[in-house]
Amino acid sequence: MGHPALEELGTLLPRAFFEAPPEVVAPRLLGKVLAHRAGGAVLAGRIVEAEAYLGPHNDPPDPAAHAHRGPTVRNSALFGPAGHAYIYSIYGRYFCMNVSCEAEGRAGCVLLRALEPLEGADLMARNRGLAPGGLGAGGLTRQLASGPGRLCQALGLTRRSHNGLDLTDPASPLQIRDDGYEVSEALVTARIGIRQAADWPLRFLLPGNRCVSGAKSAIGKRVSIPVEFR
DNA sequence: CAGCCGATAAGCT
DNA sequence: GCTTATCGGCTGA
Repeated sequence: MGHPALEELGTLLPRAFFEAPPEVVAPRLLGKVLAHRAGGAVLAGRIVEAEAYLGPHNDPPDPAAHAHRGPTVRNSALFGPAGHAYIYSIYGRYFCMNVSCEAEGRAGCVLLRALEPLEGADLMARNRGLAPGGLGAGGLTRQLASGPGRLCQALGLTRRSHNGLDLTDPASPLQIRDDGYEVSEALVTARIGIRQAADWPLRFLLPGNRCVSGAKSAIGKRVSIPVEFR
C-alpha cells in the first residue's frame, strides 16, 4: 500500500536493449527508470546522466574502464551477459552502479551518474541522511541522486547486496523500465573524475535537467539520438 | 602480504 | 578550491 508495483513504472527492458556498445547504450538509457524494490518500498528515478566505459576489445582500449585489464574477481559481472549490475565501492565510503553491456564474454558498461527521483523520495532522503520534509520546494530533490555515490546511497544499493543482479529479470529487486518518457536529444561531454582518457566524449545527460551532477554539465554539444536507439 | 590509490562527497577556507 | 574520511581490490615483492 502506498508503493507501486514495479510493473506500474513501465515495461521491463529486455536483455537485447543492453547487448550493444556502451556508447550506444548510455544515451539510450537516458529517460529510462531505475527501480529498486526494498522490502515493501519502491525507490525509483529517471536516469538523467550516464557515462560509457568501453571494453578491452576496443581499439584503442579505454584506459579509464575497470575492465581495461581484462576479467578480475571484482569486475567479473562486466564480462557476463548484458543487463547485469556491476557495483563497486570507491574511496571506502561510496558505491557506484554500472550496467553491463555487450554480448557475454565481452566487457563494456554504463555508469549511472544521476537520477531524477520519481518514487520514494522521502526514503531516499532518509538513506542520504537528509531531512525528509520539504523536498519539493527547496530544490533538495535534485540533490538526492545527483552523483554516482549519491545515487547508490539514495536507493540503498551496495556491492554485497546488489552486484551481479540481473536487471532484466522480472523477479529481480533491481530493474530498469521504460515508462514511455521520450528523449530525442542528449548533451555529450567528457567523463567526470577520471585521469586517463579524460577528454573522450562519453558522458551523456539530458539537456537542462536540474538533477544532473558536476560542473562540466554545461560544456559539451548536443546530439540527437537516432530513432532506432531511443 | 604490504602498500597504493581511486569512475566520490561533504565540509571548510 | 582544497582537504579528508575510509576501504577493498589490484599490484608487485
